[in-house]
Amino acid sequence: MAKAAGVSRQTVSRALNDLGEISPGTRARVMDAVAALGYRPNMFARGMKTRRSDVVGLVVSDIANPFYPSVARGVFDAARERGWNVVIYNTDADRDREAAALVDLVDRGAQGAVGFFYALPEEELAGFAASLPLVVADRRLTNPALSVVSADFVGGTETAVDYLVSGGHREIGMLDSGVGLAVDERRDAFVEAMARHGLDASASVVVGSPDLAGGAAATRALLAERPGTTAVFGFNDLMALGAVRALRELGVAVPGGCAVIGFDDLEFSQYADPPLTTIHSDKHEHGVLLVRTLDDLRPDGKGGAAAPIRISMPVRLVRRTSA
Amino acid sequence: MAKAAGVSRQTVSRALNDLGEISPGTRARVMDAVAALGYRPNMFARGMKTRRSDVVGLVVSDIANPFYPSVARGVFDAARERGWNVVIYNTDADRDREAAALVDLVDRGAQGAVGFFYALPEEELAGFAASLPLVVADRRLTNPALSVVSADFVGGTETAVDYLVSGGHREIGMLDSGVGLAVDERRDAFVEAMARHGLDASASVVVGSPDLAGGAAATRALLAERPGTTAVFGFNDLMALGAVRALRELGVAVPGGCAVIGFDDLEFSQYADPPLTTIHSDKHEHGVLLVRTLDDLRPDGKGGAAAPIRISMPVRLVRRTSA
DNA sequence: GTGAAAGCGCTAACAC
DNA sequence: GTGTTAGCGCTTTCAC
Repeated sequence: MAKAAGVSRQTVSRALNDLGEISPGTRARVMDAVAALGYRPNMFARGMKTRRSDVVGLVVSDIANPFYPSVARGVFDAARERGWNVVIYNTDADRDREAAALVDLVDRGAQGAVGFFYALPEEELAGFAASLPLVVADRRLTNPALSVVSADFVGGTETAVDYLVSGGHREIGMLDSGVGLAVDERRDAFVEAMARHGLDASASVVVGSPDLAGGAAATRALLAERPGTTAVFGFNDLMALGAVRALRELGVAVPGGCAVIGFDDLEFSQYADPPLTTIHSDKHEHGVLLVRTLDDLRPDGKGGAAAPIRISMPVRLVRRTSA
Repeated sequence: MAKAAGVSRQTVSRALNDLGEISPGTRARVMDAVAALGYRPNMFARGMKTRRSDVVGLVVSDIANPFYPSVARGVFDAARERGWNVVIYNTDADRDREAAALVDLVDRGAQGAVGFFYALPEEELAGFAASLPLVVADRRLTNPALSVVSADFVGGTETAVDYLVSGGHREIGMLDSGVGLAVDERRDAFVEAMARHGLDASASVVVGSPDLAGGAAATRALLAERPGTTAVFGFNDLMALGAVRALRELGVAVPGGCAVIGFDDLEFSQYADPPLTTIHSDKHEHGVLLVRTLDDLRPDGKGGAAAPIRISMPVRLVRRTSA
């Protein structure tokens, strides 16, 4: 026991946990002893009483998709400021795994959970939000118990479509992500943006996995069905890059024969051939905001049932040469 | 208590932990009750006795560097097979943070730690290996208490140099990573490989941060010092890509004016302009092997002091058009 | 094959 | 401002 070293017993506890009722001198003495003996409080015993641990959960569908590491970096940086460790859950957008991640996090007494949930229905998420602070990323939610931090996909989609249309394109296709059930949000944004220009794009949306291969496959499907397509808008940069690849294999030049525009602006996209025109979002800031929003949830007691926080992060067009 | 549901008390414990001394019937009844009541064992209480938790730690220097997520994906997949969660530590190659990660992991009673340690000296790593199963990635280590799974950097470097030399290059520069203290390993491999061709490259190695910007900066420095350079070998694909960018800004064509070759073969590298010639390694498998090696460490009791495991993963040249 | 008792190392509540 | 007591929910002996 550190008791032997200093003088007291769980005065140590008082010192370590910064409870007011302790004299500066005693506290200093304890801290010295702690440092000298290399004492480490047992996190299990502590958790047993407090039912909390200094951990925050980050839920993503595929850590190998470079989009997520970028926001993860923001989550790490923000977590570090708070003295939290971060446990990451890779769900592959599977409903059970998304749920399992959340269950584990409440078991752990985590400080909160943030992440991308593509499969869990809104009501279930709301249920979890009652057990721990939860902030959902990139999803349109209506349940008042849920807080969200999303890139402005609707605005970004409008920007992309406007840009393409202003470039003379009318036969524009969209490569949508086929994972989870959140699909419609983005598809709707696209169809809507097209409708503003008097264009009916409801039949020009084709889905695929949100990665390079999925983008390529979706592009082939799109062109087979609508050979007149002169521009494609990707759900993300990965799909857009896959489109470029597929287009070339089909013998169509980019952007000459068909323009391509992405979403996210991965660091790499500017190095692509051709450099990808895309909708930029600040991924690091997204991660930071996700955990910062956790702070705002806490004071209320539980999951912010009172006033859900809904943050929309601005995005902007980055013109390069693919469109 | 689940006791009320079933019949007994910590017969529940026996059932849950699969201890032999229990009748199949009782066990089934308990499991049913557990499922019905949605009972979740308290991990803190359990950890208090066992001093273990089903967690594995992954230590990386920068999760936003796309190399790490690729191996992380392998770590996740392997961890999932074992029912482990993974907590990731982002160290920025800082010695204290590398140590803090390991300290936290032993506090947590983690099943093990794997990762990239660039700053912690070998002896300190060995110290930690006595407290938990530890597998170090991509580093040449001599301490018998330490196990390692590394991509074959020496072999890959030879391959790259041989390839460049066979292409007629003699003035070859290397862009080395400036993080951590493991620098010399790779630099040495390069100088050595060059020496085999009778080339003295000791003055052609320039360091930078192991990312796009670092590669660009290092390249500018290299060319300023050795204008005759006709080929550069990057520590990783990121630096190589940065080199391509810098070269172009300097008005030198790639590979016409200067060839570039990378290391790792990130998924993106084939989409780069020009597609990057590089040394390929199986990053997913690297992650899988890292945690699999943890299994091999466990039986021995502690950190495998008896027989250190040293795995070298094969790499191969992928010819594209940058070199 | 199953129950009973002890104790892991903390923090909270209360006495001093 | 500091010491004492109790108990968090498990797993581990040890009886039976």
